[in-house]
Amino acid sequence: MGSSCIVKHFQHYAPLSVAERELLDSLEKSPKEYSKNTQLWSQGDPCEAFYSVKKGWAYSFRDMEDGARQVLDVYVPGDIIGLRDFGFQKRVSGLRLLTNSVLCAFPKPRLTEVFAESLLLCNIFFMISSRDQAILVERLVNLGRRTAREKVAHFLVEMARRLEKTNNRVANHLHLPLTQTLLADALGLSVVHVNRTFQELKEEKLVEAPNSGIMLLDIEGLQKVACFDPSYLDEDLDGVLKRAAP
Amino acid sequence: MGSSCIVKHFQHYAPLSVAERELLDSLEKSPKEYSKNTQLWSQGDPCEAFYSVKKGWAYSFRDMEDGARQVLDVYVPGDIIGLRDFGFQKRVSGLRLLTNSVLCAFPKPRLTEVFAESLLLCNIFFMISSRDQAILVERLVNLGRRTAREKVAHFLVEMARRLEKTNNRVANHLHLPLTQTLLADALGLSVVHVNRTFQELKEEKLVEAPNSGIMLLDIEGLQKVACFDPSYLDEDLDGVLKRAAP
DNA sequence: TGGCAGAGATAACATAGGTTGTGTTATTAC
DNA sequence: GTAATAACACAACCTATGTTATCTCTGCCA
Repeated sequence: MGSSCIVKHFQHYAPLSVAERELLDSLEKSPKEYSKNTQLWSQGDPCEAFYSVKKGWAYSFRDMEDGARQVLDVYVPGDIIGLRDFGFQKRVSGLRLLTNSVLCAFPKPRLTEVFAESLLLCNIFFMISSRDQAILVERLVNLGRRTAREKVAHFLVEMARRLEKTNNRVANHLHLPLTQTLLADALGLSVVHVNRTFQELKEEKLVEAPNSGIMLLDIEGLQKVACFDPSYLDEDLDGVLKRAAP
Repeated sequence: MGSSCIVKHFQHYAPLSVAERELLDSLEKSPKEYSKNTQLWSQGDPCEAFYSVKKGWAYSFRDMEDGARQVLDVYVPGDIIGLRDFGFQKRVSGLRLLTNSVLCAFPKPRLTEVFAESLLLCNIFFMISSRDQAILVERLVNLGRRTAREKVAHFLVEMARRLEKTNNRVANHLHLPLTQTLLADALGLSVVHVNRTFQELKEEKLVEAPNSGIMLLDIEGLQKVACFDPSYLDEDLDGVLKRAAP
């Protein structure tokens, strides 16, 4: 496939004009491979570029003084990484790869140029940023007001649903390259307790632990456990289109 | 003062051209008064407008099935409310006023028009959205990885620092119109435990409970308790200006 | 003038989740 | 093939925080 990963990402969002495609293509010099566990940047590093994920998984996090770590969000193919730092000189959070990945980088000033050249892309980027916020909000609710059982189930279902959107297919059976430690750090729990909870879900045939990663066996079941309401993942693409490209 | 509250807000961010001022002025028909506890919208309501806060305090929240509530963010004068919902048809969270307030509304489609007409304002709005995200991130860390004592202290210091920015003056002594119930809902704690924690901080002369609201007596002291790092509130206005209006 | 609602304070008791520690595998590195 | 490491499992015990239940105080408004 000749088209860049950013173009691919946005095709999914909207029909792009030739000019807009070229604009997006120009954003990336070339996709680059990175291996598992490489840390793209740390909190406090200067913020110079954004990335789009062509292949692989990543996560953003914050390290605490006492060595604890809070995972903020997990990124899957099609996501854009680093937008959070747009308004800052320094990165607000660190970023690491969960698997071997292919990413496309584009420098920060380019984004402003894109805003200047295409109102549609500008609005789409704003929409993505607002979706990122909605995901953070949901994570906040998860941390503040749910039990460990619900937290774990909710997080897993969110990942499943987000993958469905970018893969464009639904399955009730799904493998995620996550560790229990990552879950713990994302959900504000201890690994031990995540493990306890996981055993519970395992006995109920909702999940499974293959040699590596986590296997979801019954996403609808998990959804029930979590009282999962997917509306926070439903962007209003049509509305944005109507306003930006009438 | 003749100038609209949005203009006032952005003056603080950047020197605006006459055209840009007029553009912002056009965003609002007129400031409007609302009384304490009115609920501007609920989660799921159609998202039609954004607001800027001219006077008073507000907060956004999510209600849970079981009656619990998670407060997501608190807004003070100068803040813009609702940007979070830009990419959605329905509101992601509810909004209520904490005090009698004066707000300025502007309809959603107008924002896209502003993007089209001023690259600088577009970038500033993007910066605000990214700052909102940074605040959510910090709240996430707070919920996931801090003790009740740290949570309360951190939240209070954040409010103090944010007020300083919009008030343009520093004090080591500050009154906030917050209730302990609101703190509890914002921090994922029970009111009882917030109260316990509050007593502790009171004995250490860090805070005080006047007839209504909360009085901060020693912000620096609280800052130490919370290991508060204010960098997540330092937007890079200069960078944005350089990129958007060179 | 009373009484009701919201906010705060406090006590007694209950529990979800944390901590520490010890094994077991599976994977990678030499 | 063995050492080292990372992930997972599970047991025993501990504690921060939740729950329930009073009591007070203030403000409000009928």
